[in-house]
Amino acid sequence: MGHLTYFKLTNQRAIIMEFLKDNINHPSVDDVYNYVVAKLPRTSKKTVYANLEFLAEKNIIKQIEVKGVKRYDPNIKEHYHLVCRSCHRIIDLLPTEINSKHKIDSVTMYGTCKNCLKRK
Amino acid sequence: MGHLTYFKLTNQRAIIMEFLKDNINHPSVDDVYNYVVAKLPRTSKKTVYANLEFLAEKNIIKQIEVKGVKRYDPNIKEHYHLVCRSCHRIIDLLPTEINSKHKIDSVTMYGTCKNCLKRK
DNA sequence: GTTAGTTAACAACAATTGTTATTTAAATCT
DNA sequence: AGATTTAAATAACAATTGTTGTTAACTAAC
Repeated sequence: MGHLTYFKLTNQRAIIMEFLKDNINHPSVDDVYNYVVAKLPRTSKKTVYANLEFLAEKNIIKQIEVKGVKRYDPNIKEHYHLVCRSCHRIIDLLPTEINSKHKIDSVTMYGTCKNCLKRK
Repeated sequence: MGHLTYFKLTNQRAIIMEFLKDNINHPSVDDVYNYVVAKLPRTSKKTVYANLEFLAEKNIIKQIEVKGVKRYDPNIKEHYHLVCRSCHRIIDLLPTEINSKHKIDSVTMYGTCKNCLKRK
């Protein structure tokens, strides 16, 4: 009876992690689900949600949100995302590339504001 | 019979615009709806959606999206938004303020990528 | 073998979009 | 000016989509 929390490497989880590894397409839950269900047909979508949330919480992947849809990125190094309104791709941008030739019309950042930082 | 499109200043639309004017709270559709329905009780939520979309399309307001929920900003001057994960406020940041004392963990930009710009 | 973590199979929810008949603001015609 | 016309806008739904909640059954690791 371990007192430390651990996590189990279930088949579903292994497949999800395999799919995400080196995936630069910022897949949605459905993208992941479609891949998993092809290999393990009885997988439920809730399981995929749970695993992606779990992995994001453990900082193994990053969760982003594009047009109300959650997407996941195995690249946890600092970088920005540009969502193209024309081709709908999600393009990774390094902080140094912020002044590239793309046309930006909206920037949303997530984090902790300085007021809340102070309060801790 | 006018050949140019025009737009009608309906009661609903006037109330919505009045609510948005100088509103710095980035209200959601529900925020707007609650205000409108208090003054015009039979207003449907679809009308609010339609008007906010209309105003955003005409560049009278800006639409942003936070955690899957649309929000609206009457300030159309260039500025960024910081969503605080702790106090949940949406804080306006001028481009010059980007290196302020907030802790940023995610940046998403919307726009048109350079490839799509070229193609036009 | 035991147990805590995980899963499947639902139901439920919240935000948004679709449909269509009715209403209305504004342009045009007296 | 007031009446007529018409395209835009609205109300009242239904429907859809992405997501979360519940619980009993299952399973990987101890």
